[in-house]
Amino acid sequence: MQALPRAFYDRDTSLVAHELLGKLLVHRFNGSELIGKIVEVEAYLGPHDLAAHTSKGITPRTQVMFGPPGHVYVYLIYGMHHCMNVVTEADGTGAAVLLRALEPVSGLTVNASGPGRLCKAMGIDKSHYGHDLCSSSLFITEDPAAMPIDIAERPRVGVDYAGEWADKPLRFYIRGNSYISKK
DNA sequence: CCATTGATTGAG
DNA sequence: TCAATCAATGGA
Repeated sequence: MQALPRAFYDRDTSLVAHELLGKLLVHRFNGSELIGKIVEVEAYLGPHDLAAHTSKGITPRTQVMFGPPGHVYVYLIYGMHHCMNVVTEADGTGAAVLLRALEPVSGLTVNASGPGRLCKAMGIDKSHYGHDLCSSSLFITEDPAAMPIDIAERPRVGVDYAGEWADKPLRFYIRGNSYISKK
């Protein structure tokens, strides 16, 4: 099983978001292996995107999002849920893709539909902040059983405060998949 | 609809 | 230092 190369992430964020659909997220720890297929994502384009955390500029929390591509941006939302993002584009851009839902493939015992539940199911928490996906413990790989998929585009979720950016179709999911977090 | 929950942020 | 805010979920 081969992790995707850093060059995969060093491209246009919307393109990376599209191509992440259908890929496998793998987390190995404590001798176990958890695998889920990515079925829903959202793209956050950078400081000019008012819905992105980087729109306020670089802070201790968002600095990894401004760093080199292929790293993980994990944060706690509403005091109780972790959310996992993948940093995209060149060092300094401040863009990322939020992973919103997984289809269980191996080792997953609970529902992973929704960004908070996804992290809970995969055992992701703030200790993974800044983790390099070009590693052997937590990474994304091509699905060996990949099938052609139909991608749907919708406005992002929970970003009403972002003005015109709230309406942009930057949420992508595999049409017809029953594990997406919202209909 | 509503409560929960705490890191992060920006103000003072 | 402190209060307001939030890329969510689960339950009434």
